Amino acid sequence: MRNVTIVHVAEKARVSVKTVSRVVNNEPTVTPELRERVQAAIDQLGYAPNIAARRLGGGRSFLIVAFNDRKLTLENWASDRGNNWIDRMQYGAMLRCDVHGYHLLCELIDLESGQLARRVQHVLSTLRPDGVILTPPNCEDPTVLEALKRAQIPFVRMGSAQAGPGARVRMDDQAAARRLTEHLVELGHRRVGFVTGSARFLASRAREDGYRAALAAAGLPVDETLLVPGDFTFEGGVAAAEALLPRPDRPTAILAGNDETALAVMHVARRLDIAIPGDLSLATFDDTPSVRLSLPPLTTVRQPVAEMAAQAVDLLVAAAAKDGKLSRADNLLPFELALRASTAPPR
Amino acid sequence: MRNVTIVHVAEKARVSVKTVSRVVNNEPTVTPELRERVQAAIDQLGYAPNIAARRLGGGRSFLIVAFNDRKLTLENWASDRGNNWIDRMQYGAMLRCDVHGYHLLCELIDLESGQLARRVQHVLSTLRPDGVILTPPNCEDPTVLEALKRAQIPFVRMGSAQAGPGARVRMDDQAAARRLTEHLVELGHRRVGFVTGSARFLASRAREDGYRAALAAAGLPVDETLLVPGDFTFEGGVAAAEALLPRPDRPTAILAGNDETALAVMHVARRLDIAIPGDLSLATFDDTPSVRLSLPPLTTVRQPVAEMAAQAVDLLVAAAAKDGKLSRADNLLPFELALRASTAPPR
DNA sequence: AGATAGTAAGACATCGTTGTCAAAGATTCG
DNA sequence: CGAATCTTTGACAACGATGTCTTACTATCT
Repeated sequence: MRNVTIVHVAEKARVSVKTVSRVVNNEPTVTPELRERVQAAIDQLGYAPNIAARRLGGGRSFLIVAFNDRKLTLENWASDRGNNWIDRMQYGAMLRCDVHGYHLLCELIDLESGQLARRVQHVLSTLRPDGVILTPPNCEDPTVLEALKRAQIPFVRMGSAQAGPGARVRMDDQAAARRLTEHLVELGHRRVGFVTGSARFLASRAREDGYRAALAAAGLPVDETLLVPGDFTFEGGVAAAEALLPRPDRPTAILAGNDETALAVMHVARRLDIAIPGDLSLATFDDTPSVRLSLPPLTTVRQPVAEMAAQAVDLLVAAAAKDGKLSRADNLLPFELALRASTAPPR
Repeated sequence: MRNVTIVHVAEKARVSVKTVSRVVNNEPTVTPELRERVQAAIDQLGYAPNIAARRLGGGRSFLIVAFNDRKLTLENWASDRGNNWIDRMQYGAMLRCDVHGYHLLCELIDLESGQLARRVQHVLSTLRPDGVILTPPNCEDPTVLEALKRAQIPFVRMGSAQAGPGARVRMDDQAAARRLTEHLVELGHRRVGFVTGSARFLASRAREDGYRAALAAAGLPVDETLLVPGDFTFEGGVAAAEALLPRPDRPTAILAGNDETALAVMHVARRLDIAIPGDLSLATFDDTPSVRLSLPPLTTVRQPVAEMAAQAVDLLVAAAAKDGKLSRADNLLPFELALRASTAPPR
């Protein structure tokens, strides 16, 4: 009973293979009676259409490729930094692919490699996916975008603050930073520090804008010396915290560019015997497990990464089912503020 | 220049398509001169063989499927529990697939579903992968194993303490638990508690055996009341800690079944004002990011998950390249002890 | 009733590779 | 030197689905 093909089903149901194909693909022009007979044969034989043959036959590939940044992924998985943005993306995409009968392939690309265009093109032409999901910072790389466009494969850019080709799915980073800053201001903080994110990501810039906007709206001056560059790494966060915390006029609250940075701030604060939230309020972005289980748990903005990925898949599958054309829409998903014990009114 | 196929390459190099195929697959019977000409054509056209056609042509699929437990994955990714075992598996497998020109597909299966056998069979027959990687607890499920065997697809079971079909790649859980316990005993601890792992995983049992063996070897009695069942979750860890820590004769050290359990113990200890490592030493398994960045960082056994996955891929690719037969070997990889600030001599 | 239009089902070519087998050319051997 | 063997290359079928086109039948209209 190995290798059941469409021919076996056709024989068993006493119809042509084309009719079986029609039933499998839910095409309308099949009489209910035949449809039922075919379905019964499919169930009895345990038939599942072969994805390779489907693709070759001129149809869809039922494959979606997610291009992730190699360096980021390495940091994420190899050194266990706990940035699980990519994991959550994958989770959301995978669950949704399952629903549509699709399969998700994760491929790593290295933006700094000289082979970048070649690599992207190679992956696309071996796999010929029905759609591609790009995550930061790939989704803002001109070489990658160009390669995708030339291959004429629909793609969705996730979490990109930049307008451009393909569809977009993201949260409003600026609004999120603004809300977070407002929260601190509402608690009574007047001096709020900000450890900025990596310049490789446009979202970092958007977060900074939100921070500035919130302060401006509250009528508070922006003390430029309270803005310290971070790079999304633990070490960067330590350096930034060491610049901010020993100051006599240190801020009463700090907004960290991401969770890892925040944990670094916590470590430095602990070393300097600065209590959180007693002496210092701390808020951050991303809401990874480390900051939910930390002592104290941190106030964060929860980015709906899985939901974004799910929507990306929906868009791509819909495009593939239709005409392969994808609208260039910009889909904004709502974020969530998780208020936890790390933020409190200043002493 | 879209959709470059083997025919285009053949025309450009003025050879038959079969010869191009030979060059692409590194078959020996091609003269160096022709090989070079063909390679030049491939490079110039940017040709990449279509995976679907390859599979259909009777060859390999260049696909490896990893079956992960749906529930675990959901906990891992959705609720951000920080169990990144699966992530690290994926990371190791993906990097290695890349080297071999393979692609990794992650599929979720639900052991509790009545459709389990059907689901596995369905995935295998649509994708027809060259090999399958099973992670706990799937790798010990008879239904899954049976379905794999029937499909005659080579598979590797990762991290399984159980003998059985297919190849195995794992670390020695018992030895790891033993080493960790020995470390605590060497520090001078005489009363070592153990929050056991989930009974769904045979490895939990092996860890308990290692714990007992270490105590026995040190001539210490096993106080059964110091063995508390956990289930690998934070809540389970809290319950266990609440059973162990308020006791007047509480242990001076605790071995946690996994990192999440350990974090739970930390939270309870903090609440009860029990200092770590001053009043209580704490050691655990897995070495996820949360416990490296926690305060204090925890002593753990580092499981070589990525390396295990890489080896699994190597085994599967080698089998596919040869005759599709996979040896039933049991490959043990060395673990690593990460000694950190959470363990110290008792007061 | 006959012509027309519309619908359901099937025949057949096709996608891009690899496996099989045959042919051509090179080499070895008696 | 001719036959036998080995090596290199190519022709062609096959894989398992879908797209296109055709055919057979049914319903509709005049």
